[in-house]
Amino acid sequence: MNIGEIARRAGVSRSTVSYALSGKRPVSEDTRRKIQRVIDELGYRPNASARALANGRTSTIGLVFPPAGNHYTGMQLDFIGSVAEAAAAYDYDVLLSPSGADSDRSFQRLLGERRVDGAILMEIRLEDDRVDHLAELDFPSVTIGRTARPGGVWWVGLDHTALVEACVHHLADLGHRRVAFVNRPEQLLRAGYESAHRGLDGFTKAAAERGLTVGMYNCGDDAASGQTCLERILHDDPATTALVTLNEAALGGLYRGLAKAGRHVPRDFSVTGVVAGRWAETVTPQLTAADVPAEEMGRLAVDLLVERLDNPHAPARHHLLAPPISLRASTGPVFGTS
Amino acid sequence: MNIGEIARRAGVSRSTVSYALSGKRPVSEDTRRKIQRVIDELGYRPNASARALANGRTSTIGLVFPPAGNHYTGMQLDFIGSVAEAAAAYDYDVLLSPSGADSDRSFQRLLGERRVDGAILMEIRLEDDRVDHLAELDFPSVTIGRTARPGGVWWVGLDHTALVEACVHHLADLGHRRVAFVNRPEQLLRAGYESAHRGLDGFTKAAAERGLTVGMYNCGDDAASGQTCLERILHDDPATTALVTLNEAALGGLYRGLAKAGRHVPRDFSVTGVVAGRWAETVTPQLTAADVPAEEMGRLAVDLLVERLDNPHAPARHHLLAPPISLRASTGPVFGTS
DNA sequence: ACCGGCTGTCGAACCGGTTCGCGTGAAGTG
DNA sequence: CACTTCACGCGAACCGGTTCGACAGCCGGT
Repeated sequence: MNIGEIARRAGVSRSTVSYALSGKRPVSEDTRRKIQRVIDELGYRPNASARALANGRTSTIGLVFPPAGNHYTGMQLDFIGSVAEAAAAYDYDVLLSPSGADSDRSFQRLLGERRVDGAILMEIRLEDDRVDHLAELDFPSVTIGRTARPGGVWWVGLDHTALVEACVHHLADLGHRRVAFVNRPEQLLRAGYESAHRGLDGFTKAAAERGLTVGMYNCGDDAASGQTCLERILHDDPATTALVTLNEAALGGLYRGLAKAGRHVPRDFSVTGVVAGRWAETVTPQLTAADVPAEEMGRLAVDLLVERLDNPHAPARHHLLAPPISLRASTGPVFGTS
Repeated sequence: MNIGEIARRAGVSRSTVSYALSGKRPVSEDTRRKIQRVIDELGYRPNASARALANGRTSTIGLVFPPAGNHYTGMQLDFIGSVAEAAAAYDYDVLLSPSGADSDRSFQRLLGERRVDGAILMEIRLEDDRVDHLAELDFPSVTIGRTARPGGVWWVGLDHTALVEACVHHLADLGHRRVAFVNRPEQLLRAGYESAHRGLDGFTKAAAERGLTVGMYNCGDDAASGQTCLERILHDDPATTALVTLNEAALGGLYRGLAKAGRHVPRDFSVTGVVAGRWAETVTPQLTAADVPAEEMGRLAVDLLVERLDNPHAPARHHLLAPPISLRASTGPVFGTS
């Protein structure tokens, strides 16, 4: 069931079959039909490896995400899903590559062995050797997130700084004066994860602007850590009346900690942050938050990558998203304020 | 940077380079070193497409999951993550294919174009044309979930029937007599999704055995639907004191509905079901549930597939998992019972 | 000195497509 | 009727690996 067999049965040469299929040269209506009939009968489909070898394109894009030995957050996984579907719409397949560094075996496979035409990188760090490496090679890629100096790189990112600032201003407007910040795990912050750093910057800046008293915390990506973290917050400053979080996975634990401490949300305590909309609606009361548009970001990343693949010399493009805060039910005025 | 270039620079033939790399024929220590040095200098890696074409293996496995136009549940996404990592450990890449039917373009690409050596299928239906098709072709594949007649198929599955039965018995033991069942959306039930059907069977059977009064509900995969569903349950039979759910995504909404109705969990109302452990620990009170071992299942599926690929004529194998119920905090005796 | 076997290497064929240059027969033109 | 033009199809080369058969050179044995 290869192209030679089709050619033989249709009584034409291999090249004619190829042209009939690709349309890159005219083929008479007559022979085209003859060929098509044989193909339909045998259910022939051209071998992807052979095609890739011949024309140098695999029609596959790589999706590089960090190996999670730990577990995945809902956001990461939403990206994967949306990238796969957006790519399918462009007739690209998606190859998963769990690699954190450019020296990973998995990463080397993608690039060195030319398994993919381009790549989408997730979980970007401010200084990211994978991104630098790809830029150096001029390898078509798009990052979800941006490094410290994203010039010349194609990316789609979230303006964590602005989003967290908006959260802080929202709380300050409601009268909150003592506010805690619940960040991702310290290990990720130290590794230089973009969202953790930019979010922290936004928090620091806005809190200073509004003259707030703050506490800053790193919190593990799970419910138990969230609960522990909340206990620490109230222990350090029992007068805290609100928190901002980037940590989706800890959210349930934070709520639990508040309930255990007898703080009613939003009457006694306000909670907000940057979280995927789906999760914000899961907790009770529903979370007032800047909703991470994970699906849109995945789609945009694919759009950009395809554009770059079609047009290798186009100048770098990017999308910086800053969705508005969705007012739900987890924030309110400080007790005693009107 | 191809094998010919390496050969030229090392002063040997292309076949010698190939043998030096694969070890399939002896090569003198001397020339091996010469070749290795050139390879290291140039950072050469053999082209995956060429290799796949020559030896007929792509070192890639396909992961087929339904296109989610709707959104993904936490479980599905956990599978994807764990499959990718387990595959990497075996030096396989994972190709994502969002397809629901064997006629999907995406599905045809995987098989017809020989992009993968084998496939793992998720979200199995009791009658599943994809599975039938693969079995007919004797294409190496493993399903996560099992069809109505899984003989001859390789699979790893969850014993939903037994798990839901265990949940019902747990509730009955606590004295509950009026129990509701919250299933996945009706659309999925009608499509024949395995978990929805087998779970329902288990519920029906166990409830009959214990002489319980039951209500059965289909519920959308999101928090809002969960809340609505709970309102319906209490409207239909206000004396209901417990529910069993398969619907992870609705869980937050069910809890919210209970809170709105003034039912305290677990004092006035018990909740249990089949849910990934991570989610069970997110809600407050933490859910007593049969924890879906999504990571383990993904890993086992890859193990089976690799075994099948290494050994094409081995008889079909499978793993049926039935994790015990984890007692947490969402169930308790009926009010008035001791 | 001759033969057999072993080791290490080479050349050629092959995997299944794509693409380029050329030939052929029919149609169009003066 | 000879001459260009064009549409159509063919063969060969190529993409970058793998693998098979052959063979050269060296060894030890008789």
